[in-house]
Amino acid sequence: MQAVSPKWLSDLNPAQREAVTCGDGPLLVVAGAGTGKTLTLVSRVAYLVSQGVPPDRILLLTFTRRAADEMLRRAASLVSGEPSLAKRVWGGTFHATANRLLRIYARQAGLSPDFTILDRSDAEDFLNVVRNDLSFSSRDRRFPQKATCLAIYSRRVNGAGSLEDVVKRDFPWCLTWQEELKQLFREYVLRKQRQGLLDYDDLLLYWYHLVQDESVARDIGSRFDHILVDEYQDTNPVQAGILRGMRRQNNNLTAVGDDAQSIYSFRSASVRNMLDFPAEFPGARIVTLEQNYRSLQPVLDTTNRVIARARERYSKELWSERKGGQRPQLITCAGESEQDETVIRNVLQHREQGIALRKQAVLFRTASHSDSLELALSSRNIPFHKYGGLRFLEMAHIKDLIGFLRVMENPHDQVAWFRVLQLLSGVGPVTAAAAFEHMRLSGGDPSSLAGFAAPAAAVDDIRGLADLVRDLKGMESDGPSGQIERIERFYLPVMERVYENPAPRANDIKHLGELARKYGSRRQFLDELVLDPPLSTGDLAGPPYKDEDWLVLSTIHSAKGLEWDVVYLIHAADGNLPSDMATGSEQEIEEELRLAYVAMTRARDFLYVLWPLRYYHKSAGISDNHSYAQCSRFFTSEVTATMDCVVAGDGRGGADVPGASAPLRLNISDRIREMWE
DNA sequence: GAGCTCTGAATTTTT
DNA sequence: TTCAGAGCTC
Repeated sequence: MQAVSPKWLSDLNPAQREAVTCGDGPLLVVAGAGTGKTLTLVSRVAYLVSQGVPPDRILLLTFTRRAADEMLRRAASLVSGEPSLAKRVWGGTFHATANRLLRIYARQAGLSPDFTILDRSDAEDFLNVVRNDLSFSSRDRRFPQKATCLAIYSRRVNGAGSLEDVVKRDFPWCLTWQEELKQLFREYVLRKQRQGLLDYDDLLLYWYHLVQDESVARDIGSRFDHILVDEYQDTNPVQAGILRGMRRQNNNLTAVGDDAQSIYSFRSASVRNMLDFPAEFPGARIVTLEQNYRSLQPVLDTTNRVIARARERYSKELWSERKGGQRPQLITCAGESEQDETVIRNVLQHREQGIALRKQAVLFRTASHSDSLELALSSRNIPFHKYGGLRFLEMAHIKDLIGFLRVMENPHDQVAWFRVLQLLSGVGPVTAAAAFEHMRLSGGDPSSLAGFAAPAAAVDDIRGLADLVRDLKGMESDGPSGQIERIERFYLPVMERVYENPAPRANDIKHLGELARKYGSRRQFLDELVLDPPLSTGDLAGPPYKDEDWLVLSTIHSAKGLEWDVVYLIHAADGNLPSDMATGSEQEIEEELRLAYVAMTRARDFLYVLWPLRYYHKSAGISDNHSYAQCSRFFTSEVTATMDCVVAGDGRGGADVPGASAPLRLNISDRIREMWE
């Protein structure tokens, strides 16, 4: 117990302090952008610890692992005498925490503790295999693609209504396929269970069902005196259900979020979770934070007007004591290259004024929007890191290499086996299936591959793979990086045969090996890769030098929760923001509006919104195929009245700016299957 | 049965 | 430009 109020507590504003020192029971903190949400959460962790709550009895659920690490580091610095706090608090994403708990409670959940986790593209591939087996693909080419199938499945299981509701509302063009989809999902679920595979949604579902059981829920829930959840506006109904289940013996739950920044509805996140919090958790206290510490008032004047158009929300008007500064600029550019040039010119100018590149960020709706800027930056030797978009893990050769590790970890993993087997010359789907079946009949032992009677064309490669498996078997206790080296010896020649430009790919594999060195066990490495993949391409280039500087490029989604002195929002043209993929319904457009809001509220001092008037269609093969864009509909005359509207360059582009315990075993697998009966 | 070539279609955000 | 699938050849 702290007798005197520590400085970090008295430095908070009254609303923040109220939230931080709130007693037991449910608490909802409605925190506008830049109102010290993170500081409040960090301080609350520190406060609880200072009140005698053991750190390992606190669960901090965040949106990314990095956010959790950062918060715990800050909390530890507040509480003297608790240097190990950061390591002892349970911190991480819902998915990572689910993984940790399910490994402990695997038996009760009816799972093998050796389950493997499928990332999105694994899940898609798996679904595709099932789809082909049920011959839903060749019969009619209009059957939804694997990615669409997975999206429908995911919406359904994350609590967005019945299959019919989901398809009707979000995928109306798939209505004729409802029966087939149901059959597909039933089979998908069944096979995952047989093979010990969990997709992202399963991690949440198993946790959810685990805590529906009174006694297990009490057991798991009683591990934690307090649960704190960040970014609550981006949780979905299943996650809300998990929290309800986790709070049976006490209701100490702190949720922090901003309904105006809800941008994950495609993951079934629902602002309703936040709006319904008081009903879900009776007796909840609500604290609203409205004083913004991040941005200068002119930036807030603009962003307040942007979000004013949103319909359903907790009302709040952000204000700042940071007066002065320049109004945000809305810059019309003739084309994409002028947009690039304008960004670069401003970036360099601000750097001359003393704002490091790392304190500046370029934000955009979709990952590909920065392609041309990346080229321009490279040609000027301006270093940058890009966040979001195609991940390291999605590259074919990386998936291949991970496939080898996965089959060793879980020999029942059919997707991984098929991937690995079909790399071999002379092995296609049929031989791969035969080899897999052979191993399955031999009790699922990968070593039995040596006894498989391969067709003549495949004999050599199969033997090579069998040798590899034998060697890897002997290296089980070695940690993943040694195993990767052994796999490389087998894989590099294969890769050269299968893919073009093998040199950069070999380089990527080197990086993977380096990354693996940090992990003691193969399972840990595989889990981390799926649950917390390396974010930026820069993360892989080895540890950066302290004084190294780079410009940040990021999708708006990946920029959530971060801030920079200078923010450039590019491609703010209708069709890009809002994305014309998301203008089907009022709700979708409103989410795009919140995206624009999130992007703009990242700015501390300077905000530039740019849009190219001439817009090139990258999809078409012809080089000068372009059309004229319009400024994003979100920049209405009320909004632009608070901005300086300028035309880049010489004005040619001038355009109109429009206004582990009980041996109980639950039948969770059955319940998850029953969804599709 | 494997693996090549040709054709047509689609194309966001992420744990 | 990339990806999936159909159809053809070895």
